[in-house]
Amino acid sequence: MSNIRIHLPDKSIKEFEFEPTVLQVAESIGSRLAKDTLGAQINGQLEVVDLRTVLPNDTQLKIITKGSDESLEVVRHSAAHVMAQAVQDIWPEVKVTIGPVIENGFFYDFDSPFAFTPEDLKKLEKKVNHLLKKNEVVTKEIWSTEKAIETFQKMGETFKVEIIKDLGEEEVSIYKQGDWFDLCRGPHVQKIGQIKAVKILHTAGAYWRGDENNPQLQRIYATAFNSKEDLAEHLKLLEEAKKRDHRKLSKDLGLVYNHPFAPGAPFFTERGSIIYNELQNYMREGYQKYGYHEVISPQIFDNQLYEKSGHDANYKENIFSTNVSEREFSIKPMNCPGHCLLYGATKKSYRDLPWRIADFGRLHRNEKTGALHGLTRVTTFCQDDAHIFCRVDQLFDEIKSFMIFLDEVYNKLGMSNYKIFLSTRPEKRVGSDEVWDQAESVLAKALKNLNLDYTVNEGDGAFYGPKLDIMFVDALKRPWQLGTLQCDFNMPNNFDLKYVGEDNSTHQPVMIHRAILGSLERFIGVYLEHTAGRLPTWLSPQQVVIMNITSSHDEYCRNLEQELKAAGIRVAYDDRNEKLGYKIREAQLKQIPYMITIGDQEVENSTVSVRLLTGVNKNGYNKTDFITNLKNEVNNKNLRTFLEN
RNA sequence: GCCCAUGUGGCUCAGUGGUAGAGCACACCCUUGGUAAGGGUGAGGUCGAGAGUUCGAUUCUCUCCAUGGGCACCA
Repeated sequence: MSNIRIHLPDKSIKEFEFEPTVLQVAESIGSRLAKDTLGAQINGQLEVVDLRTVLPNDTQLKIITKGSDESLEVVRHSAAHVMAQAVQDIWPEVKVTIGPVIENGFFYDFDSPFAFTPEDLKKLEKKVNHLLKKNEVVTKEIWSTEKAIETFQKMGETFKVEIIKDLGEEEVSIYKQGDWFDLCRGPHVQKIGQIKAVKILHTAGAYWRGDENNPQLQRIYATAFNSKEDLAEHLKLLEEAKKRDHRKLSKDLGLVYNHPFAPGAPFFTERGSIIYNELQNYMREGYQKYGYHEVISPQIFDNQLYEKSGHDANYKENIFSTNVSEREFSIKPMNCPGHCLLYGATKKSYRDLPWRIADFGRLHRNEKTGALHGLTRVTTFCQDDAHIFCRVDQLFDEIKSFMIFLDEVYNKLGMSNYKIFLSTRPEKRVGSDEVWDQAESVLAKALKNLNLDYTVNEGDGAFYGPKLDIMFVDALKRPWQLGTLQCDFNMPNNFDLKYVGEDNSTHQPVMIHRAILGSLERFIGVYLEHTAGRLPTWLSPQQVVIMNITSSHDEYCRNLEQELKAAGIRVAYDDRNEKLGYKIREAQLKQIPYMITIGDQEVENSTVSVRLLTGVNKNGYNKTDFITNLKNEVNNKNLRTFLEN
């Protein structure tokens, strides 16, 4: 065999008489590197391959060593095996299925005759740690498919057998650690001891192959890291996320109330409603600016509407409906069909387009009970919904205008970190290929024109048209889908919508469904998590609290309260006979952005002393200036208080 | 809808086969105190709902409801 050349990242080349494995290349460089090698990336690809992979001539090789972020995938993959081994060591009757690496960890699905209890998990974690200490060497073997099927069949591992059969390969790879082995593609560590920290997290039910018609398995979630410190940091992050849970925050801040009589349908309290209405008003300002007209449409329709729109055929189980005098009525799950009726109410000319109508109508969707979640998945909600009816050649400007509108809103709210996804035609679809071509390319063109990066999700579009999904990435780097823009060729057709063109003949408009915040409910939930409840002043239910030091400052405080109220500020005067520290603690917990203390000094000099939520104090601030600056801050909807930067 | 867990005063949680307790919040009293909890007294719960086992159930069993972790769903 001629010389095999392996290219390394520093442009150097290693030559071999044979096709080497990743590990052999590492050994040729140094024993220390070989010891630390956990995998590799080859030919510039992001996928991490096994260190036992045999490399053909002219491979570009980047070795992944312990401690790197890339190595986590290998470590977690192996940790999943260790966990499976531990489970079968403790409970031999449990059968294994699959155990992939996921973001921040891994899981393994087991076919178990019993459900794992929290005590079981503790036992399991102990066993896993014991196996890590044992530090078995991991070896890879190639088996023929027949041998693999026979072996796993004998062991009663029927799910493995099914996987192997479905693979349809002649050979499969098996990874062994001690006497335990599993069918696996890899990659895996050299020795189990290279997994430094494992934490078993929780259990869940999960369907075999994600299909609810299949048997349900027991899933165990866990995670692994390169060091105990990294693990501790991750667990801390989980704690932080828990503290920011909008269900906890919205309860603690008194924004939302839930009652079992209304599952999935939150009450917004007098405090919560302020946030809700402020957001709505803000969107209305945008509608004014971007040429939308707000409409109000019916809540309940004769079900014939949804037969016409197609929702009756495709969405019926989610629609609340009722029979009155033998007539079937449905509570609207979305605004679009109603808007189509409104479009058809008058004859439209091309001069009327684009016709943009916005609707804050309340929607109801009968979600499956297990899907409900806080404010982010509810049965009744309100979208910042609008529909744009336009000509195909107007799509470009409309999409552009939407993205500019959205960017403005997100920046205003301190949410500038977002990603855009363009979903293209799925297999099952309506509309001609020409129209799809045009719509998809115009979406891409508009994004490019605005210099916006986006990711294409091939085949992920709705059956009625391509769409943009906006993923907001919050302060804890978690993605949330909020905004969306969807082109729709279907509904205008179902409702036979027309306009008269310049050529005096009739044409069909395209319909755009779009939302920026998504639903107010979901948005508020996400925004609470993003801000940890510390809202900008203009969105705060209470903007100012005035605290007197003794009752002798009462008059000054009452006057100040009136002046702030007159300036349109949401203020309350805490005149209770309590110590200042006590009042501050309460205001701090309620996240009131401005805490004003009034004592002798302030009364004497006509000033206010301000404490911010950061704990920063500005004493002796001119009272009139304070009111003016605060008013400006609120009117401009500033993100930060005027006293910080 | 499915698997598992949970459900005790407004909130956070303890506890028991013989009908319940703490802290915070609330009410009243004392305290007039400068930046995250001053002190005292008191009121408040048929222990998620229904059925069963039992002499007796908040505690055990079953069903239902709700919530939580996931799965599936999110035309």
